[in-house]
Amino acid sequence: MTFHLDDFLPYRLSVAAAQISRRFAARYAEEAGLTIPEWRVLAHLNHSGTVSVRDIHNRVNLDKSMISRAATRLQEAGLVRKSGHEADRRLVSLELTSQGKTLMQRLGRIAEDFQTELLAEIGEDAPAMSRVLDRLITTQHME
Amino acid sequence: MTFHLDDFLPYRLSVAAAQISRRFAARYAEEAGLTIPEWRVLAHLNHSGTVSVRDIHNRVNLDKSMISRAATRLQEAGLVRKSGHEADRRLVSLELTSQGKTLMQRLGRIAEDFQTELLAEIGEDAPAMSRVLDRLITTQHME
DNA sequence: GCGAAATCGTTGCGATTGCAATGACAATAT
DNA sequence: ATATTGTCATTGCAATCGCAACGATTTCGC
Repeated sequence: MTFHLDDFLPYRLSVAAAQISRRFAARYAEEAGLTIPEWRVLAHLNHSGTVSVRDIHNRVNLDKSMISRAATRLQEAGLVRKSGHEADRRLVSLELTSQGKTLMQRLGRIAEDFQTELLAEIGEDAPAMSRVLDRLITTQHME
Repeated sequence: MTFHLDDFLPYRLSVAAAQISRRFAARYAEEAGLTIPEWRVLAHLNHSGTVSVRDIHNRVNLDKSMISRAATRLQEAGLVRKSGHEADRRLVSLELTSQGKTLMQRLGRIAEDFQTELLAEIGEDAPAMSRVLDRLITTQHME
């Protein structure tokens, strides 16, 4: 039997993820013109308070350079404050401004609404799906 | 309660997909130096015979330009043959050369092995996962 | 304490990407 | 038949991305 791309899990996962990301990006594009890296940085800052670029890099699966640039843009937009870390002067401390917090409250609601819709679409298999994602993501394949 | 990125389905899906794609790309990079678009074009040609750029575009979730460029590179590598369509001269007919078929036989095996490993990692939730992907992918959200 | 190695954020740069425009051809309407 | 509209693949271009320096700092080894 010949190989069939449509049955190939990595491919299907990739297509699904791209479609979902696109749908969600359309939602928050109406609210604020953010790129995906910007959205991720904002969202991470929202629940983790003050952190460094490296912290976000490790948690959020984004290249350092993207985070750095996203943070600069967000600062220019008045959503994020960048400042030097007290003890270690190599580090940059990132945190939301009050304006950034206000925006994230709205975006957080939008995100949760979207997820609710999504879970409804997915239906009863949602918990299994969630378990799979946990297993795939935490499986750090050291080489 | 504050929004948490780690619990957000689109984000987790995106991270999982990127990681899996990366793992798989490492596998076939050893076998042949292919980019992801090249791999997809090859894989699609493998099971669908002779088709046009547009056909692949519709089936494989890739921009026309990427397919066009991938096809050119694959032709230069001797894996794909490009020729004008008989009846409609706007179309370009793409098909694997015998060399391309030979390569895809090896790659198909690699892909299937990888998928088998992946399914083992996923475990009993695999069927549910598969159903979810079906539902997400086929849900073409017309706007 | 001092030099070497590691870490952090930024920047440069080549490669990749997605979108829009183009040119070639086909289908449709009049 | 001709003109208009639509479709197809390619190309150009701007934006994005990821990797690899790089300077600034800190940590480690001795």
